[in-house]
Amino acid sequence: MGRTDEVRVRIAPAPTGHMHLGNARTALFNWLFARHHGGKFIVRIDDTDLERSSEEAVKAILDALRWLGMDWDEGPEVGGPYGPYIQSQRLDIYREYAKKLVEGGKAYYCYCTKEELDAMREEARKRGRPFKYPGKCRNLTPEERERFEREGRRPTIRLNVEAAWGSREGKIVVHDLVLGDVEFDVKEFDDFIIMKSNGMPVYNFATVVDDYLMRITHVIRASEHLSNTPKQILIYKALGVEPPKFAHVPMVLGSSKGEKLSKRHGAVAVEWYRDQGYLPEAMINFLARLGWSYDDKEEIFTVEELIEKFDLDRVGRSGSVFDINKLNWLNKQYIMMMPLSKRTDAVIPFLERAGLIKREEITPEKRRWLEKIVEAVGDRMTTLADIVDYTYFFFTDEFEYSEEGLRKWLSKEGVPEMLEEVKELLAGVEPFERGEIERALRGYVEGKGLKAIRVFQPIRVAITGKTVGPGLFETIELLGRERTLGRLERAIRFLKGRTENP
RNA sequence: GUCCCCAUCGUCUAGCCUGGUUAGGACACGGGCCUUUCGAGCCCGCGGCACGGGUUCAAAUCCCGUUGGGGACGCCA
Repeated sequence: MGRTDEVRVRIAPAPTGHMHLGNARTALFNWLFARHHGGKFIVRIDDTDLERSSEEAVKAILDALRWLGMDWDEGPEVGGPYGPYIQSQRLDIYREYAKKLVEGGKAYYCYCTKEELDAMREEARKRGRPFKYPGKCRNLTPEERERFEREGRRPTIRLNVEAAWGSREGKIVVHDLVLGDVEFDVKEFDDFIIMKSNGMPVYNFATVVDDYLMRITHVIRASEHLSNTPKQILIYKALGVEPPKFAHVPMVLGSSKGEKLSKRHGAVAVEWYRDQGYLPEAMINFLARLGWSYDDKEEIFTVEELIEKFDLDRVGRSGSVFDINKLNWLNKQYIMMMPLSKRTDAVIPFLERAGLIKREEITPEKRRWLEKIVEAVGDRMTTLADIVDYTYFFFTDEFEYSEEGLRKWLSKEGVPEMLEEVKELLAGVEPFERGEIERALRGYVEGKGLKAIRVFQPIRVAITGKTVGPGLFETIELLGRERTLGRLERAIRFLKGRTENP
């Protein structure tokens, strides 16, 4: 088996929906930590809440991890020596450990019903006191137990905190790698439930049993779990085993108000960003910088650099707001760095989804043309999805003149006549490529003594419908002579039609 | 309410441990240059140590308090 000093970390997502950005960030920190230290990254599915867990959610989470490029050494699909890695398949294990604790006097059966508990809670609330389970069932006689059983009551199992800790006094201290030592008074804890009456373990218990059995060395998780940690330490105590090291990383926030990131603040699912055309490299880079920093100048890190540089000592303590502006900037940086061929590959699904191309119809010749179009778009895309807005007119003649284009550039004195002249000019350009096209058009502008913009923009609107886009000469070349002339003709007719029938 | 955590430009952060910086960078924003548009690029600018007390010759940095925000207090995870 592995060296005893081998780093083993895990993420334990609950498959109740999509992969949340906050979870992705936690996963990333764990993954980077494992890779940096040459350890193991483990995925364990925390599906003990049967009601809310689903197969699809498991798949969504694994897909998101894969898309982001985080591979796991042990877990679903890959297995491993400490499996199974799905908690609902480990029920016997939890029951066995819970039973051991009961037998050792560290836990006990509790027959209090939900209703009774609620009543006690309500009572405590009325008197303005915090509710703590009073230990009613701590010392049940066999007869009492039998009576409850006969009544058909299904017991929960509670940890006997005093027995687990060995005293009613003292401080539970969490030696946190990010926050430092954090102390909790044992008195604050009541005998909390570790096994539900339906035989399922409670989060804190399943987590501890699995982390122990899976030889987890470092628990790196969001700081919202800090207050669970003393309870878990109590369970480790009861089990008589050493707890792992803990590191609570700051949460990902949704606004400067400091609230936890949620749907209210925008998209939180990793899948959404993928579908929107964000690159996994950009997401990784962005997520890594949320709560972690390397120095005072570097912003862009490749995955390799992150692995090399990441460690817990440079993780901050305060929460970080998810800022889509910065993500957008990063994403653009990564798109710009992509080699043309790769960028073309990346953009094809988006063109396809918009109904502009069909993958199976891409001949080598069409592929070359596509690459040229992507090249012409250059560094204008923020997300891959932007390709559609920048290029749809290359693929279809079905477009309208934008309001601004019409008003500002086409509806001007002499434009139809000018377009007519440009059309004739372009008809004779040989060869029909950007250099020659530019020379001809600039010659025209100069001959007329016009400002370039007053000629180029109307042409742009006439042939693309838009006021913004790739360079005009490339656009004309890529459109080809026939379509360019056709679109000029169409614009001329359109404009004449308007003046004749206002 | 109780316990716990946090606090540097609007945002991400460096600096804090080991007091002395014009408190640095990046995104965003504003302006300029370049340019056929947009984008990119370049230049300039705006903007911050939550507050109050200490300690000290000197505090973003050390100590105490206040305020603000957040998290946890479930047979959710």
